[in-house]
Amino acid sequence: MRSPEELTIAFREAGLKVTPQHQLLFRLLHNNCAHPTADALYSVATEQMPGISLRTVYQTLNDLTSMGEIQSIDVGTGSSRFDPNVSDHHHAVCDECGAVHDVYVNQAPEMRGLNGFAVADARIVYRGLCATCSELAQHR
Amino acid sequence: MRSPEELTIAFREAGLKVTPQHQLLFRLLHNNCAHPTADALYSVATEQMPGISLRTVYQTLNDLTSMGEIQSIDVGTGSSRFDPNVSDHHHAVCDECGAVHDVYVNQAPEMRGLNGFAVADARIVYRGLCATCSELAQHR
DNA sequence: TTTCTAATTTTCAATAGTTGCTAATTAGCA
DNA sequence: TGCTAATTAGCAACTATTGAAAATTAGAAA
Repeated sequence: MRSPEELTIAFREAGLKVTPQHQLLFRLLHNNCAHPTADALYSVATEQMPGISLRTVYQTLNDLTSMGEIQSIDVGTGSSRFDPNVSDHHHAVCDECGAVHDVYVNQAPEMRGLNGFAVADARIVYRGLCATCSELAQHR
Repeated sequence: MRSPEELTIAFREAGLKVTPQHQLLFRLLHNNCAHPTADALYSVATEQMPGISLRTVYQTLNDLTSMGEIQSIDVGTGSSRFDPNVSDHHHAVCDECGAVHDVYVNQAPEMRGLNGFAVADARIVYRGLCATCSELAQHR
């Protein structure tokens, strides 16, 4: 996604208002590679702005998603996660600690067994153990 | 998954009872490539066995999943879908009609950009338009 | 066949995640 | 400075799923 400053301009251009809540979320998402859930963002946001509502967090995330500034991803952990990295990439989820990482592939594999399906997008979710958790597993 | 007859034996061997509800669900799932949700199965089951509860459907699906007879898949459509095909395969979801199809790849691509992650599994979800829906889209 | 008991079913409450609604507030243009 | 449409907060509602508990039942044993 673009910087908080650029988003401020983009929001106004789109006829949206730039509220303190919006700006806080712009900052919390910028360069955030933790793939936070709405609730995780709400927790952090509340520290800096007590009283901000979870509803507003969802609303803003939805707005940013439909503007294409962030993407909503579902890696099967129950709730949606939000990713400011909108480049063409995939995800690796640690089964132990739940961390989600951005990963890349040279090219998504061609699918077989279905004729006439017009593929628009392919998303890959890798599961396994992250470096830290597989280290820990070794020492047991 | 195995046939209803084989599952009947497998259930008894596992110390589980084979109820009419179980048997109905065995039949409804066998050779079912529609990737139904629990609720979809519940609807069909209700026609043949009025009074069966949604809770029982969930319970039985969970039992079958932990026995490895079916797998639970999440293609981002809100609810879990159940797939009696437990071979190594992937899925293609039509953005128009929502249909989910089984697809295969020669091999999952190697992921880049993350060192030390021990991959146990890779799942690919293709999105786009199925043959039928892309046909319809042509004629407009 | 009858008895017994643990597994199962049903019902209903509860939970998590997310969205809908509405009154009150506010950004930002005129 | 005023105005108005956008936004916020708060809460109800909704969907998907699970927990709990009482009633029922499969199926082994007598």
